[in-house]
Amino acid sequence: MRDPESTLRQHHLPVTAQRLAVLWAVSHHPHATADEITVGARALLGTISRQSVYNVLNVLTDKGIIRRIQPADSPARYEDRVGDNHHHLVCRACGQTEDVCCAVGGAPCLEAHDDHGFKIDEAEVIYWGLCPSCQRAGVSAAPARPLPPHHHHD
Amino acid sequence: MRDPESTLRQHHLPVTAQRLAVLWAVSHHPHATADEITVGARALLGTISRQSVYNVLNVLTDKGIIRRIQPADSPARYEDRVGDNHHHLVCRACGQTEDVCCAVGGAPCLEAHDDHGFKIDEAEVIYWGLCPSCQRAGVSAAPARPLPPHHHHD
DNA sequence: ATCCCGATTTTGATAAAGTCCAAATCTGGA
DNA sequence: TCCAGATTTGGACTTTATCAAAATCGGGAT
Repeated sequence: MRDPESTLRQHHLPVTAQRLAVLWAVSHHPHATADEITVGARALLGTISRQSVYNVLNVLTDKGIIRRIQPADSPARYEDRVGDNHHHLVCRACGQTEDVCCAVGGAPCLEAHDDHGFKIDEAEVIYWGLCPSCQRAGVSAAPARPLPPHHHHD
Repeated sequence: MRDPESTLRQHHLPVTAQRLAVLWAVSHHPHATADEITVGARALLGTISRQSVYNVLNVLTDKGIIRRIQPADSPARYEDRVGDNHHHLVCRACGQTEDVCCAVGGAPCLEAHDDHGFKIDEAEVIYWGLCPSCQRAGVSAAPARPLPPHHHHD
């Protein structure tokens, strides 16, 4: 995200301090949750309501300025990197999320063998596993409900 | 699911009316939500608590007797079909879900190009699109939040 | 066939994530 | 500078699911 302000103008969105702060937080904390983004935005603004963070994230997502990912057993996460169709690698224990490049070939990347008449617009891929840190910590199996994170990635 | 009762015994689970009813409902309503399964189970039992449905679904999922899928913007759904690694096709508008066979080759089916040191145990694929019925109904874009279903598949 | 312990079910409270609504405030064009 | 419409805010509310404690049930031992 080179210039958040002109990005907003390009999309005909009024420029507000809240939008700039959320956009900054998303850029600097890839795969952060709404709560984490709120913390990041408050570090810049001093104050922003929880509802505004959701409002901004929804507008930016609708405009395609950011991308929302919603892995199972996790609140939604947001990222800056849009326009390609990369996928994600998610730790079952702590939720750490990494980008991985497209699984197979070019942009459409995957095709269903039988589309059942659906008009498919996206193939979403999530690789599930254990991150190096959770492997070392001896977490052996996927918990039914996620463990409290034992490390953070800010 | 040939014989729900012996399936339970094979997994050393006491046989209860609630478990049989939930298992039956899952078998007969593939990709149903907990609420839909509750309705199905009550059709057999007359009464079952919401908590028991969750209890049973959790036990069955933990034992690998059923599989839980958790698409974005949808409550969890459950299915009978386990042991293969098929994927899913989900309608953005109404949530209708279909099985699709594995995207690429055999069982592992997909490999991340860079595993970032993760120990990967599953590649989950969801194809997103519009089902034939929603296409006909003129739903044009993916709603931020799902529309109320305009058809059901029981 | 009956008893009993531990597992299961039930009821009700609670949690997490996010949305809805109306009032107050701000943005940006005129 | 002013104003209409968009944005932000605070609070209530919804949905999905879990937690906890009390009541009940299943099934092996007697």
